[in-house]
Amino acid sequence: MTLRLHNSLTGTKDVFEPLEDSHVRMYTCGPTVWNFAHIGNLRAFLFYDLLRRHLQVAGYRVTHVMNITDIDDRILDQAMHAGTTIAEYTKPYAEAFFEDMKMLRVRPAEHYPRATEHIQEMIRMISTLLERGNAYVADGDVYFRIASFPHYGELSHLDREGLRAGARVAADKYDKESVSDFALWKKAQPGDEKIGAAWDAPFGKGRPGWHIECSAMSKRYLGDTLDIHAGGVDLMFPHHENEIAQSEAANQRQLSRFWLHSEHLADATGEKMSKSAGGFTTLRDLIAAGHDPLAIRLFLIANAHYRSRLRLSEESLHAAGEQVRRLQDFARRLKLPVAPKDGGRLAERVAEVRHAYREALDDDLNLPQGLGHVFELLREANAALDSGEVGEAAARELLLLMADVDAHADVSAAQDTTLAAEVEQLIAQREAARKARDFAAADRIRDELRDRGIALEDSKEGVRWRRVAKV
RNA sequence: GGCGACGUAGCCAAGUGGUAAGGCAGAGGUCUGCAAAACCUCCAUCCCCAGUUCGAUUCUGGGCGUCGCCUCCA
Repeated sequence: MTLRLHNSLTGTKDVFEPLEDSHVRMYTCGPTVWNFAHIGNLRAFLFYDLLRRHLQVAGYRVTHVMNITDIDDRILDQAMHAGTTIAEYTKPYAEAFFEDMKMLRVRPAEHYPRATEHIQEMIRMISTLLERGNAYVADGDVYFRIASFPHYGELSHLDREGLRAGARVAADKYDKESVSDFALWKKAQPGDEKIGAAWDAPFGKGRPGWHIECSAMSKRYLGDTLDIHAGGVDLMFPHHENEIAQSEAANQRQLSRFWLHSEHLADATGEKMSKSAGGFTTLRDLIAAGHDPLAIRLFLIANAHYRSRLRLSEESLHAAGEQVRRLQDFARRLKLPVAPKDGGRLAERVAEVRHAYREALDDDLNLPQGLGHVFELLREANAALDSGEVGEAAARELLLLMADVDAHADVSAAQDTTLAAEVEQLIAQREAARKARDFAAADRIRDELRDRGIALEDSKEGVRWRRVAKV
């Protein structure tokens, strides 16, 4: 089993091996907590989760660091308007982020460093860059001197000429040597201190630029060279390019061996969802609209490969919801008593599918393909269950397969097993009515439960129920 | 203008130089008191044109279309 990952640095799928045996150090760009995360943001975070989970499946210990950006221009503006401090302003959004992660069953990272708690590390790195001549002070701001870093642009494959042609005119506001030089430190403006957004530094009171936090915090928690750095495609330039320039100029070491980028989520019109363009959807919106968080989870990680654009639609969310239901129903069937012995060669087939599933995931995390194999087998296995041909050996293999799937998808584990006593009573009443062949009464009870969001299914093994969307 | 990606059934989507996984939706059927679930059957020649090849959806070139990045951005 060889894990291959698409590396933006080389533009190809490369065999992944960590620097340190069996231990992966991974840094992923987290949320800027100036607002609720929209589900395009969440797609990226779920991509990190898929990556992390698969690295663990592949046998690695993972140290995952995900930053919380709690200072940037938008936060400053908002806090200023709200008449509060940036710490107070960002608090509820940071909390909402963790709630979202929990609802979507994202496995927590080892560290969630916040930018405002690592100002000293940033100041140290900026000082190093100044000493080395990679940075300069201009009117209280500190800029990175791109001319001092010949490799600039190699990740995003943008050359200096292209940058110059595309650069917006910023010279009116800043006193930079070159228009593409970027800020490491921004001089404090009136009012910044009052909202808790100004820090003392050898080069003057101010606040960090956007990019330096990732360089400083990844070094602090993971060292000079990471195995993997991941983010959304829109971060490739300038953010990741700038991180590379800062870190490699300061540390004289490669920042990351693998760079992974996830594609955008598009809205219903097919265009990238973005906060500034207005009209974005949050997890809360989708849940309020009746979507199961697990359906949203599966949609985001499995409806399309992570490097393909994904379009948000009711239909796709519904399809994902049906897939979740099928996986859950199947997992539940497996818990029932099995047949005395196996018929056919199902156990072998399951072993084949387990292998194919693993290979798909090893091939740059191709979960959509892996699940394709699984659903194909699900049909065969359900048929075998229907005809009582699933014995212990096949059932054992099937449970292993479902565990394989849950290692990534994590949607099939039965949830919500407690029923209110009243509902249990209604089910019992209906059973009594059915025995007495009073089907009118039985159907009345079933309809009533359906209205309350509980669907009943009569099977050979007894009555099953599950939660469904209320009508 | 520069760089790049994509275009597969009603919708979503995987994929390969040798006649297209899977899911949703739809139609018919088995089972069921009825339903639901499950299962069975049906439903595509892969944007267009040219080229390479014994053979291309898969490679090359051109065209059309959609989208992304070019310092707010997951």
